[in-house]
Amino acid sequence: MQEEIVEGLRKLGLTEYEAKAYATLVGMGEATAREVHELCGVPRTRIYDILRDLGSKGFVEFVQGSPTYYRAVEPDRVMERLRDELVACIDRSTSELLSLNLEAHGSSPVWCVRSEWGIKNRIRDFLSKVEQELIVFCRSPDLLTEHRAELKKVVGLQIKVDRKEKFEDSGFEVLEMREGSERFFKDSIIDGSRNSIDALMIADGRSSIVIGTMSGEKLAIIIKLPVIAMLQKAVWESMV
Amino acid sequence: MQEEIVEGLRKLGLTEYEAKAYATLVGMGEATAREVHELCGVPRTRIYDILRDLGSKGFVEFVQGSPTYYRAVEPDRVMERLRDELVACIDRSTSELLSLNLEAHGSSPVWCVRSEWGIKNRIRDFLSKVEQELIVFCRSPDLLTEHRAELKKVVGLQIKVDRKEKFEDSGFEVLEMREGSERFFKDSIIDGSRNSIDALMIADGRSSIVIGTMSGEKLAIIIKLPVIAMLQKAVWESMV
DNA sequence: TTGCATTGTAACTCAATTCGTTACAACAAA
DNA sequence: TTTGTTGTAACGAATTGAGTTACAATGCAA
Repeated sequence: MQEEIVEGLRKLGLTEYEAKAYATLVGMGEATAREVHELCGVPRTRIYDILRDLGSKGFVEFVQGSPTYYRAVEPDRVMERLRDELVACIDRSTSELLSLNLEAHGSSPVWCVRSEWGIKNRIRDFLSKVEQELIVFCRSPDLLTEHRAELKKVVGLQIKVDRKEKFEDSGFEVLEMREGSERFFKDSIIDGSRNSIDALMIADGRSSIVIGTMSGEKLAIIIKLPVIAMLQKAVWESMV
Repeated sequence: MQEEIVEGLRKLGLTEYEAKAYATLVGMGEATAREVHELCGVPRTRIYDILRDLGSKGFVEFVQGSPTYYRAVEPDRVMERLRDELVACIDRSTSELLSLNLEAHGSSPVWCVRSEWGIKNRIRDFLSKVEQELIVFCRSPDLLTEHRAELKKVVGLQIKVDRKEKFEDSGFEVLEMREGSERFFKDSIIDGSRNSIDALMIADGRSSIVIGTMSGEKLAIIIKLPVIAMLQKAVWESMV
């Protein structure tokens, strides 16, 4: 029994038993409840209701008899329907949400983002709004390669790094920080939790974004106060 | 609080509280935890972990403070990501399942289908395989309108119905059954459960499909035995 | 027919998740 | 000091799915 298939089907709304039974049945073509049970490990006394549920959900067909025979509906068809249903649901939700979404976005000048995806999303957004000048500090080339396309579009791009060697293959021109500047960025303990900064970007001297780990959680902080951006820029310039 | 939005978001993997909080936050733009709680009805003492979860899932951003402020990530972006993830999952599952699917399909000549969608799927399949002749009996025009496109493609199409009036607007030419023939199809009680037949189709005198309700459940039976199809055809012809 | 294994149903326990509530610590304002 | 707000932690109830037990019904072989 392939663990991945079961995992995939569970994400799409089946239970573990349903996923196992369906995947097994796809592989067997035609089978009795007992045969499915023996191959997929679902308890025999439960396989009957599971197969019945799968029937009601349109995943399997059957011939009544003694024993009753079952077979899977063609997986491409089933999956196609599933996709149509989910996409329809997403489209509906999107338009419903957008119709609620009256308020303009971004009155507060400081925002934090916690999720991995959310951070990427914000960085994309941030980079797309750079007009003239972008200053980047980072300690690993990951950020650069991850957002290569957006970064290449920026005209006034300056990148400073802690050690140049790490960035040789990145395809970007980088400057190395002055000796001693790393104290601004090295890991620090605040209130007993370890914080480390992975990257800092300043756009047009107006807004900035700090990406790092605080108390073990990845976090990005977006600051749109020119004052702060200017301060950060001053620190920055002292570093070369 | 719109019930539909919450329902939609739940289908997409959020819990009730998460869905309510997110939808509310989309409508509010920027708000404190308390404000979200007051508008969406999630208990105040729970709103904090809910918003934190939403943060980790990439649905909301926040500014720490007293009070902490929250706002929803743009719904179109969030939904787009969700769609990409689900579609990727479906595509992966489809190819994994198809790689298991060695067995040819359809050695047993009789199959039952329980789900609404499964029935439609089988009818489509059934109609697509008609070569010369298709005989249809039905008692409501729904089936005809539902599969209008496929039916129009069939050359040797004959439709018989119980009462012609019902089918005037269907766009199909129909014949009316002889008086007394309805006894073959009228609701009957077998083993204490009420069975009724909505439709019967016979393709090329080879295979047939019966659609009806048995013990309160919609059910289709596909039979690929020429004998049975012939018998059904004989009954059929006696009806005009 | 009797005995026995298989088929199928129904109910239960257990564990995880989510809902909804309670208690309380930290803090700020009056 | 009192009061109210913010935020955390934990608990009990309800629901769901996983895994088990008991048993009736069916078919089969001696």
